[in-house]
Amino acid sequence: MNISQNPSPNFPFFSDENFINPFMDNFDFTDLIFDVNEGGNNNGFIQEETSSPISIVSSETFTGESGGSGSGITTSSKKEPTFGCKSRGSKDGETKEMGHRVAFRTRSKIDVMDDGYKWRKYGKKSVKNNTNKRNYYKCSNEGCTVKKRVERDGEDAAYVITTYDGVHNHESPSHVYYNDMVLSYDHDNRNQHSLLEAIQQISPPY
DNA sequence: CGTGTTTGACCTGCGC
DNA sequence: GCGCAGGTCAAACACG
Ligand SMILES: [Zn+2]
Repeated sequence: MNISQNPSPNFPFFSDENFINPFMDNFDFTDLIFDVNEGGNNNGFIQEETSSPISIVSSETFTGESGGSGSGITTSSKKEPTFGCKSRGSKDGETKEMGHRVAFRTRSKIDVMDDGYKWRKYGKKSVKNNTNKRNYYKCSNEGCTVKKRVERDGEDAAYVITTYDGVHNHESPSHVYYNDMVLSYDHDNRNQHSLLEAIQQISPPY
């Protein structure tokens, strides 16, 4: 089991300006896919693909520089997906809290990267139209039912689609790192305000 | 000993 | 109603 060997617990990072992430080794941001189960709730960056209820936000792709450090992400504005999904197993129309689905299309050599959360693999399936194996992960924290689906593309494209499902109702186990990183990042006298704001919006969306 | 991975079985929704 | 496809569970095992 060779999981992530890069100590970069910061994956879902959203910044306004070109935020240079000192981490991110072999990680190329390709596409940001947002799935919202609410009609007409998307921003202007959405385009339908394969007639799926998935919205795709194209992002800038920064090729990892030699050395392993130096990747920039230019993310578009994020939004708050609305609830309104149907739950399985429930009889009556009980609206369960589902609908937070975020898919990342990434180009990296590693299957799974450490995003700061502890994921416990609970299943593996192969999809129909490909030899790719789909891995199912779930957050190990109690009360956190966030699921993560990682579909790894074959050698054909070396693309990896990571789909996050749900919202964490707890801070990241490595959240302290974020803080440390932010403080460290303040060295550059950058607009840390933005960063902090982004983090605050990312971490405690509850 | 605890935690996470593995792997097949099982369940459910959907199409025919 | 059955089969397929996708999703989940859980027993056993592997590892620190
Ligand atoms: Zn969680």
